[in-house]
Amino acid sequence: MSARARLAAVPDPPAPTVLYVHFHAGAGAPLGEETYDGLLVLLAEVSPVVQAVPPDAALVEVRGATRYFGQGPAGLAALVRVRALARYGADCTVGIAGNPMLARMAAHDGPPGAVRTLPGDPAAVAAFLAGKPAAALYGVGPATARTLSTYGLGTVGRIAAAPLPALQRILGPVAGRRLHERAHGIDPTPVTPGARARSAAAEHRFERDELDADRRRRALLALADGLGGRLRESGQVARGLTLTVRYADGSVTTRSRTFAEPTAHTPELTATAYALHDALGLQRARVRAVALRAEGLGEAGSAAHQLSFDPADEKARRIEAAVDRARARFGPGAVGPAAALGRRAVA
DNA sequence: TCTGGGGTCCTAGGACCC
DNA sequence: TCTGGGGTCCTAGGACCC
Repeated sequence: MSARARLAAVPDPPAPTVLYVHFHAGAGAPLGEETYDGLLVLLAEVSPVVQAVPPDAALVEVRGATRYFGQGPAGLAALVRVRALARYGADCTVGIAGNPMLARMAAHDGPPGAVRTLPGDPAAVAAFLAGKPAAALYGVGPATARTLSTYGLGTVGRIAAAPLPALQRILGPVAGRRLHERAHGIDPTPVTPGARARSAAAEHRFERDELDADRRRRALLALADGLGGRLRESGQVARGLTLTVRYADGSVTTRSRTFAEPTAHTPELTATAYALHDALGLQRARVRAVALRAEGLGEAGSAAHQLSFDPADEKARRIEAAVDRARARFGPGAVGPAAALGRRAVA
């Protein structure tokens, strides 16, 4: 057995070739969709393996690119920074590590506007993680951190030292195993280029707590219309719809329904939103916000379309298509459902 | 540093089917 | 006819991330 073959039996620590790039526009301003799209294109010039992390970040696997450019990951990160600044005036913070989780953590591990590399060897990874609070670990939020602290597991080092079965007893089999892996710096998720969103949502917040069912339905109509437009523009259909109602005391109720067939049409979305809302029977409820989420998104082309023989249906879809074209030309606010505007605006 | 809007994923129970 | 196990789908809710 050759030395090389023996070494292969122990998995190599992944080389630090994953970049987590977090862009910032000047003065804490939001990045803007067009700028963000341009920055993603810029990253794609460096490596084809780019995964968008909206609204202002991305993961990049540069293993192949280092050979092509004859530069290490840090050199490529520097190249990205220079180009982003030159073209968009956007600075960025970059973390470089062997997997997405560690790259994220490296990016967040200091002031913005820097490139930080975490070497791939296990000792360096363990040293990086050991002293960090549990909540610094990806996937550990306030609730989980609180639970862990009651078992004396306040740092990543202590979690890493805890036996797997103990973590599984505390958090359940799946979450326990994942925490165990993450505490050891293991994150098997790949950088997935071109990943599309699985859901799309929109929320309407009322100026005052809303008791009027009609005004809530008008808000739902506007949300369904906007959501439908977004889906059709991106060539997607949804399998179902979820309504979330947020009340004055901060509590929420969710109700969801699966469509008979996947759809992106405003009338179907609206009817389902109304049905979900009306089924809640919110007499005298103080509603602070309503939100709709289109779930189970898929390509519109792959959806079996049941032919409709209802001429009214056909007409509604032609109108919808015309509205979509008008919005594409004149902007999203150009045309809206009249009922969503309220009575005065319609007159 | 905080907030909030838009996302992801998981769990768990019930329905339904084989 | 009854029982039961195992999938899968649906629904509601919770936790978390950027």
